[in-house]
Amino acid sequence: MHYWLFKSEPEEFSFNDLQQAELGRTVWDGVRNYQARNLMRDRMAVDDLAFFYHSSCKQPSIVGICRITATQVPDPSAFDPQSPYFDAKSTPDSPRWITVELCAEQALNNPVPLSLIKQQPVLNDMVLVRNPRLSVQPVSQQHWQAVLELAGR
DNA sequence: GCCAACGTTGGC
DNA sequence: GCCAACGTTGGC
Repeated sequence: MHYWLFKSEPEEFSFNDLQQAELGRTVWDGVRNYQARNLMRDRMAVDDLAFFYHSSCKQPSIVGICRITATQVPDPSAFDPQSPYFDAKSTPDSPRWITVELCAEQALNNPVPLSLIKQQPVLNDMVLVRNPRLSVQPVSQQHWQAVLELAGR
């Protein structure tokens, strides 16, 4: 069992959008970073839990919890010439971009802002603090629990 | 809007 | 394979 963090700009795709999605699930498409892809492809398992983080907004925050519902999913957007994420080098026979499907588990009653995370010495070595640009991140169990406590659970 | 950090590209 | 140049990300 591992913990993760997915970043998204709420204007593009918010946690609420995930909750509203069909079956509350979505294929996490559009990731075009190898570090992030490798985590999804090589490390994630069904039923792993993940934080959902809103970036590039007024108060960047962890806003919800989601769960991995499927792994080893070829990213369909890479095959779509109309998609901004199209990649001619990724084919159905040899997909370059492998992702996961995830579902909304629950929204946090008290979202945890990045500014608060940065005030916690225990959380100073979260990837979110160290490398905020990585769009899919591992979260240690210790960090997972510390964030949940900040969220009031 | 600024700017630092990071990732990717491409010439050599 | 190195590294400079460039583009992107994302907090502030």
